[in-house]
This record gives sequence, structure tokens and C-alpha cells, in this order.
Amino acid sequence: MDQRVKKKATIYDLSVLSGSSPSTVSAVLNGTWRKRRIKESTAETILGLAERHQYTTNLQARGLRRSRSGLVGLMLPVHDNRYFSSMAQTFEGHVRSRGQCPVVVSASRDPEEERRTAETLISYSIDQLFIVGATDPDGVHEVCEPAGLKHINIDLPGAKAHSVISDNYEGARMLTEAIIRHFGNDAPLRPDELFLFGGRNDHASRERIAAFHATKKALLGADPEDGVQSSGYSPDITLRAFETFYQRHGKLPRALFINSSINMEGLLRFMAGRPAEMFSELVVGCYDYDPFGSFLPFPVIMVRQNVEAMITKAFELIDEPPMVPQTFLIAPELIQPRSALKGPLDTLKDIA
Amino acid sequence: MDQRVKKKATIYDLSVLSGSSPSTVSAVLNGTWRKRRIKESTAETILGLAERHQYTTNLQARGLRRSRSGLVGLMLPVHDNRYFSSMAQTFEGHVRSRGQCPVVVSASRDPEEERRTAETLISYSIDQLFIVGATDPDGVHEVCEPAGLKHINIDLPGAKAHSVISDNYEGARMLTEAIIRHFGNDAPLRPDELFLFGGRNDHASRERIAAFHATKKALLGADPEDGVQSSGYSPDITLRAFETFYQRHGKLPRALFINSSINMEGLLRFMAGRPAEMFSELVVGCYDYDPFGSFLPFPVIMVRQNVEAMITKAFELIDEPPMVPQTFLIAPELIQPRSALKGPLDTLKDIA
DNA sequence: AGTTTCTGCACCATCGATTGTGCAAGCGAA
DNA sequence: TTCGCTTGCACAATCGATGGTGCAGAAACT
Repeated sequence: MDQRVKKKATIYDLSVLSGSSPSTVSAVLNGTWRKRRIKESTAETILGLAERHQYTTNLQARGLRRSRSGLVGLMLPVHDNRYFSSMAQTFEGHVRSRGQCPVVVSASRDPEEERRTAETLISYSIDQLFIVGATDPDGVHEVCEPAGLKHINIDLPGAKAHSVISDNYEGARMLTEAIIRHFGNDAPLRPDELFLFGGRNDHASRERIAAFHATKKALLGADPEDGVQSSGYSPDITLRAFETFYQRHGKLPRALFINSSINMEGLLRFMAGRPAEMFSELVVGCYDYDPFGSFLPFPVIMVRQNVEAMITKAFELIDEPPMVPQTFLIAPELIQPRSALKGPLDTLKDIA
Repeated sequence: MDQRVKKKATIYDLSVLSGSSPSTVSAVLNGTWRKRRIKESTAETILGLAERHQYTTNLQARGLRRSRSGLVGLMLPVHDNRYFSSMAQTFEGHVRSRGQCPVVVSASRDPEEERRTAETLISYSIDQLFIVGATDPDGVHEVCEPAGLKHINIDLPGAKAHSVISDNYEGARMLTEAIIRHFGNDAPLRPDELFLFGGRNDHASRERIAAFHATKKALLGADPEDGVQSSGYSPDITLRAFETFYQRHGKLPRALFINSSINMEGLLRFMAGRPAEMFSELVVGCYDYDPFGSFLPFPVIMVRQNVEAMITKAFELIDEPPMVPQTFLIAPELIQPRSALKGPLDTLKDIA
């Protein structure tokens, strides 16, 4: 009946089998046949044959002809992190519901890699590109623009394309305030007891650091110079920052503002092998939400960025972009310690 | 100089500009020009023009002609989980180092979606497909086989394609033993104080459950019937399982074997809003490693599956597959509480 | 000088689908 | 009967790159 090891059926095969021309077959299979005034019975015949012979469209051929592919790209800094992986999860849902195919790749926060990755995706004629947390969004823009690829920045803004980012200043303000207030009036926090770890010189870090400074000053009346330890987005560099701090001061601060969950992993590394009691008085604020991180043995106040809202807004913008590049802020949410929130996985059905 | 809004340069454009034929241009650009005895100076001219005009290969056209795409697919159940996201991260590294383009998609543990996703990827002529944790690996195989697509199962085995999975039995044995031994001899664990939560009727769960039973019997001398609460791979169903248990017994077990980090999130949800003291005596073993999970306020012994080894083995197998489908076991590793291990992100460079 | 062997490249079919255009047959109206 | 409109489809160019084949001219050899 069917050919077994044979190659896949094409419209030409179906054309021979049905006695119609390839163009007719094509029209029937891609749904434009009514517009082309193909008889219903002809269509049925062809659809039947397609079914029987397991026809599937060669999307590379279609893409070549149409010069688009049905692929929608998401470029992440990294996969292995709950913030970005929830981004990927949410993104996939949106893309699928539009009948397109999501493609998720990471570019390691390397500007060079970011551009190469964008170029590769362009070579596959992807239809849209969502650029998350790029180190050099405008560099990616320079690649997308001449190719006519619609793109949008998420999480870290660029100057040349629309951006949807979380309101880092407000989030960091809330977080700093929550950390300070957590101590109450019995043993109030002193300005030199609250430090920020993590971050580099990107827009998000700058905003967060600015809010951190401002809020400390506003609520604690002062803000020593050395309150910020940049340590990039690397657990190990953050670990070393903690070790250095510890060597110098003989202890950790009473309170920490940690710039991201990746930096928080640096704290974990610092904790490993040291006695749990060393951290029993610690209060931590972490910009990013991780369900497990929320249940550590000390209070961890977290900021959850509203991924769903960011992605939704990004789709809106990419569909009908305003004339001039704008940046949209999405309000993040303060999460109290010991909170287990629902995430994108909760929309999937599962069986026991 | 350059055209700005103009379409992308093609080999035909370069052909005109250089005075060579398209096939010569093609050969030069794809590196086969020595084989075709193209003069070095001709090649240089063309490469210069390509550079100047920002030529990039249209990979859909190449893919159509060659009937492969340079894309390598990874199909995950979900993104938003450290096990799978580390899989994605590791996979990307391997694919990139081979000069190909990784494509990561998730299929929600839905057999139907899994097959559809495979079909879509096939339509793009992907070169290889790595199928991770599929609910119906053989269903996916049925789709890949006739298309001649090389594929391999990871994490959950199939009968029809090679599989690389973690040694679930041994992992669960170690984990169960570690949980039991954690109690020492002062207040040794009774068989009815250790319960397993999570899992469904898949190969991994079955192995783990079998090892759980066997080890309980071996070390504790008995194993009550109701020691296992399946709750799929869903935090919410797991939450309900804990609630039900709690209602029935008025307390949690002293010790828990949790089938995966996703189920562990169900425990988090149970913890949320309940006093921390309720869990102060708890000992948990979790099959899966999550750095934050390792530092919860009670001892959490984890099993880390060796993702790097699994991916490496999978690439070996997909490159030169043995004749008959085989399943390869990769030893997982027992992780003591409060461990912050390095992960795939640590291979990336970062700046502070 | 005549023949063979290289060099260096051009020609052209091909991958599979899309889409603008053209045209024959059928039908109704004049 | 003839004109004109509609119906239903076929034709053929096209998207961009690839690779088998063939062929001129130069070089090497007898």
C-alpha cells in the first residue's frame, strides 16, 4: 500500500495520483482552494489522498517561496534559570496558540554570540524575534533591521527597537523597603548592614542599584559608599564576592539585596559547607522569583517579574509597533517569604 | 554604497557583481571551492564581495536542496524546571560546538502534542531529534522513522529507538537508603513513616518505586501497601495528595521520597501558609537536583542525574547507532543536603 | 605538431511549494 | 447563433542554493 522506506510524498506525487496539477494540489492543501475556485469534490479527493499518503508540507520549500518560515524565535541569555525558563514556557504557549512554531535558543550573554544567533535565525527566515536580556540589544537590532525582521527587546531595553521590561526601579524600591521593614523597630537595620550583591553595568542593574541607594537613603537616612558589590551574572563570581566580604568583615551583612536568582546561587555556594546557624539571622531580598528559593531557612523576599504580562505586551507591540521605539514597563510583584506561586506549568493538564 | 532597505544579497547578486557563475559563488561560499578547483584569487574576490554586501546564506534554500537543515531538535516535556533547563543548556553547548543550530521545543507531556511537534520539526528537515522525557516515545518514533529522521530517547526509554536514561533504580535505591540512614539509630525510621509522592505510570517512576519498595523492605524489614501516592508530574495534584494525606493522618510522614522536583513544588505549595515548625523534623529525598531545593530548612537529599553524560552518550549513539535498539543507563549521583553544585552555566564566561 | 592531462569554471536540473495569469468549457442571455 | 460571463483548473516562473557534468584553454608530454 504505502511505500515504506520511500521519501516523503510531495504535491507532485499527489498531483499524479489525483490527476490534478501541482498548483491545484498546493492550493487545496494550504487552504486557499476556495479563493482559487477549486471544485469541492476535487479538494476532497486530494485531501483524501494526502491523508492516505501521509502528506506533510515541506516547510522549507514553503518558507523559501514565501520568504518566511512560520518560526518565531526567542533568544535567551541562558536556559537554566527559573526566570528565563518560565519565559520560554510562556512564550511557547503564545506562539503555539498562533499556529506557529516556537524556537528557543540561548546566546550566553555574549554580544558576539547574540549577533551570530540572530543571523542564523534570520537565515532560516524566522518571522519574528523576541530578544530577552540581551547584553547588546542594539547590536542585535543592527542585524535584524536590514533583514526586515520584526524584533522586540524584553527584560533589557535597547534604544533602537521597542522594549518591554520589568519596572526595575519600582521593583527594587519595593524590595529594599521590604527588607528594611522586615526588621521592625526592635533591632532596626543600620545603613551599613544592608548590601547589594550581583549585577553588572546593564540597564536593569543600574535601575535596581539606583532604587536601592535611594530607598536606603530615604528610609535609613544614609547609604555608605561601598554598599554594592557587582558580580555579574555568575554564581562563582558572586561566591567570590561573598568570600571576600566575609574575609574582610568576619561576617555577612545582616541583610542582603541580591540582584538576581543567578547571583543568589552564589550565596548558596557560599552557604555550602558552612554551618546553617551562620545564616539564621540573615534576611535576603532577591530580585527574581524561584519557588525553592522562597523557602530557604531564612526569610527571602523575592520579586517576581510578570513574565506573562511582558510576553503578552511584547506580542502586542510586535504585531503593531508604534512609530518610535518605546520602552514599556511592566510592574513586578513583591513576593513574601515562603510563597509557592503558580507558574506557566500550571496551565498544562496532567494525569496522576 | 550598500543598499539599505533592499532585500538580502543572494549568490546571484554576487554572481553578477563578480562576473562568476552562481555555482562558483555557491562553491566559494560554502567552502567546497577547492574541491571544485576554483582559483584562489576568484575565491578571494567573491569572499570580499560577500563580506561587503553582508551576504548570508539562505538556509531554507540550502535546506531544501540538501534536504537537511542544520537544525538539531531537542524536545522537552517542559522548560520550566531545572532538570530540563539544564538539559537544554547542555544540549545547546554540544550542538553549537558541532556548528549546528539547536532548536528547543517543549511538548507538554502530551502524546498528541509530541507527535505533532515531531512532525513540525520534520517538516523543517531537522537533522536529528533528541526526545527527552516523552510520554509516548514510540509514538514519536513512528513519526520519525518513515521520515528517516535520526532520533534518540533520553530520560524515558522507548522500545523502538535507542535510549539513554538515568539509572533510576539505582538512584532511587541510593536515595531511599540515604533517607533511612539519615535517621541513625536513635530514633530509627519505621516503615510506615516513609512515603513516596509523585510519579505516574512511566518507566522512570516504576523503576524508582520498585527500588523504593525493595530498599524499604531490605532496610526496614517491611513495606506497607499504601506507601506510594502517585500524583503525576504536577505541583497541584501533588499538593492535593499532601493535603489528603494530612487530613487523613493529621500529620505528614517523618520522611518523604519525592519523585521529582516538580512534585517537590507540590510540597512547597503545601508548606506555604503553614508554620515552618510543622516541617522541622521532616527529612526529604528528592529525585532531581535543584540548587535552591538543596537548602530548604529541613534536610533534602537529592539525586542529580548526570545530564552531561546523558547528552554526550546520546550524541555518540545518534552518530553511530548500534543495530538493535538499546537502553543505556547513566549513573546518577546522590547529593547531600546543602550542596550548591556547578551546572552548565558555569562554563560560560561572565564579567562582573 | 599532435595528443593527453589539468585547470578553472559555466550550465542546468533540481529540491517542493506558491501564485499570477491564461484559457477552455459550460451556461445564460440577446 | 453569438457574445460574454463564470467556473475550474493548468501553466510556468519563482524563491536561493547545490552539485553533476561538460567543455574550453593552457600546460605537459611524446
